[in-house]
Amino acid sequence: MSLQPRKILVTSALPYANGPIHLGHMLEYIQTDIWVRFQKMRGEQCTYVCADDAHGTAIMLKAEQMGITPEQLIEEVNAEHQRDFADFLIQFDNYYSTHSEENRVLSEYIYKACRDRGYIATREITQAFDPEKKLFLADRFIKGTCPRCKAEDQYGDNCEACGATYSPTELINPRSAISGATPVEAQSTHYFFKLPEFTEFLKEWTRSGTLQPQIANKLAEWLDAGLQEWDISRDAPYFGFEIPDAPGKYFYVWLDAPIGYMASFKNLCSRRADLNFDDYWNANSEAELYHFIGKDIVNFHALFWPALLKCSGFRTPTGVFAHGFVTVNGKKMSKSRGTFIKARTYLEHLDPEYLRYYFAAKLSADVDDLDLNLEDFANRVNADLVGKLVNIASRCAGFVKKAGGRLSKTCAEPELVQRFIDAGDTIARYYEQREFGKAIRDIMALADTANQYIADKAPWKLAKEEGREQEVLDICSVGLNLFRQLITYLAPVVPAMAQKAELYLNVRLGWHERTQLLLDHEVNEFSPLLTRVDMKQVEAMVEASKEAPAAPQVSSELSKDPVADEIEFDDFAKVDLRVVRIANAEHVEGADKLLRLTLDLGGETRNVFAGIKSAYQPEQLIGKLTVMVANLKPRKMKFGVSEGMVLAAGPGGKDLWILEPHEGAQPGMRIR
RNA sequence: GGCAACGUAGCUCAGACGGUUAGAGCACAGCACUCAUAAUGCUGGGGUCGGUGGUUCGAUUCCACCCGUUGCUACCA
Repeated sequence: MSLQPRKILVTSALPYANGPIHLGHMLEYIQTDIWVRFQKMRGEQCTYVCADDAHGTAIMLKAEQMGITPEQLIEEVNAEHQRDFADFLIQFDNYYSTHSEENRVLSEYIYKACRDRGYIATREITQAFDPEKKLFLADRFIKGTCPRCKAEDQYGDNCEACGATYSPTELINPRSAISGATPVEAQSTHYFFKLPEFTEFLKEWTRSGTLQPQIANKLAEWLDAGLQEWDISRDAPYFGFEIPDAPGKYFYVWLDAPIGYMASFKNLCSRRADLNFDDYWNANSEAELYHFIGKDIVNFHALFWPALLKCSGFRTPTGVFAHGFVTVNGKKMSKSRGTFIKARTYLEHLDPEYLRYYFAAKLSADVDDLDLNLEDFANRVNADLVGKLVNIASRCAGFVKKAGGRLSKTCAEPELVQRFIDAGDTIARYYEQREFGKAIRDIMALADTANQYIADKAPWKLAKEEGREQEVLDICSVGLNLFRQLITYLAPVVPAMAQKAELYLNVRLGWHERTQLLLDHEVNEFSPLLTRVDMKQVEAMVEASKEAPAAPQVSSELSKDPVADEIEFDDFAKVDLRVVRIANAEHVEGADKLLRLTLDLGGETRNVFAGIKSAYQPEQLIGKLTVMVANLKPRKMKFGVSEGMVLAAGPGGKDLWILEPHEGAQPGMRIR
């Protein structure tokens, strides 16, 4: 044990405050929470802060859509997020919001520090602008047809169908995803952070052990290609902080988001006498600072963020740890497959510790994606946690109770127990390195050893023999001491289960305290520590997560021309529709759009002018059956009287299609 | 398109600074046991380590290319 506890500040990425937490998010919070609980259990001064990321265009629009203010929206979402996290046993020391006074003050401070040192530039940029909403449009808010593969409804930066990347100006038929208006180009002054000035600093920083090598490789791409100045301003209207010396300009959400880490900590310091903000954030701070993030946001955390901190005179992170994405059954989470599982939906069906364990068992310090295979999940949790681990306590508890509920005065297998205690050092190293999977493997191997020991000693046989009660108690006392070691090692992963074990074992579980064996020690009544996962619960969760495929897009025919007002049956009955044969079709001299049709109703013929010249040649139509409105009042036209109408669909021009009845219909038949 | 990471038994994953028969858990089969939430113990079958080519005495491990998956590509967060 170190004499002076380490001072460690840990963060998870800030979830965006416009939607619910899902299992993809949970990987990160579970990973971080396990690491933090481990540190706390070891007696370090470890502080875990987080917050909602509450700014940006998306939140402004979402609030508007819901008819509430952004402040109301982020407050509701914040409460929902905190409930989800609490129920997953994520133990934040503080959970705050980037829309806070502390964050405003810090953001302004950092901005001013950078500006005063000459690291802020301004220049005019040209950007797409929504003339209806009076809003500058990020690439993401422009949609149109992909210039390469012609897929419709693609975003302004890349095509999800063919993977092409382009600029929004290259889109065919670009339109604002917000109003549908055609974007125009507009000029605006933007504020930039002079990131290139920090190239040398970042080249060294990214290779100084702060990052995983895979991540440093990825960032080398940016560094080698040459950094660009980072655009940190956005124009009004925007939900965020106004830039102090620039009315109508706001800090881009990614500027104040990481500062939100500091703000959340600052907010906590105001309530905690043992924490001092400057101790953790001063340039010469000796405290450790770690950010746990997803692999998709490394540039913000490992380039922009350290440069900003460096520039404004704060310390930089000790480490930025990226993890991969969660897939479900080997595929990306999908709403239609029911694998886009919200944290709340999971909680309604399953115990959070199942997932905490499963994630832990599969986590490493690498950035690989992690697959939540639901069948493997159920098997693994049942086999490891219930079958192996809890089973040790469960199979010993009965014998110990019969013997009076008090463990043996001496340890019958000191070497075995010592082996378990010693294994804790390796396991601690794995936890520290975020190699949770390796830690779990070691723990489960020990659980196997414990079960083997009990099977080998077979106390149930001795129990049937007269006068061997002490031996039985000795064996089971060893079993429970082994169990105590295992549940101690697993406590950061399954804190609720560990708490129940504490209750049964009648001892406080601690990493250092574990070396003190439980001898001549009274235990309490045993009750099941964890129940098995039932695959039916998993299936119910998937079923509850299924969502119907996305509603028809904005561009659908129906949305362009919605269904007309309801009518009575009598209104419909007034319209006399008849099957007719096109007896003749011909061009009309002098008419641009009309064809003259002679329609045979089966005994009667009609002369009808139809505006379909742009789509049909007369000879294509002769002899075909179609449908006409037979009782339409005749209308005098330039070229003669039209005695009815044929039915056709389509926007016009070449895109026009007349109706044709199925085979068998005869001219003159009425359509009902 | 470019770049980065990854691709090992039915499933989920270890591992190999290149070197005798490539490991674990789950699943599966057989046996044993019955203390335990049908839990546990023992035994066993199962892999041309994504593909092709190269370096080497020797490659699944190194290199090149290809295929597949995921991510990034700076004014979505």
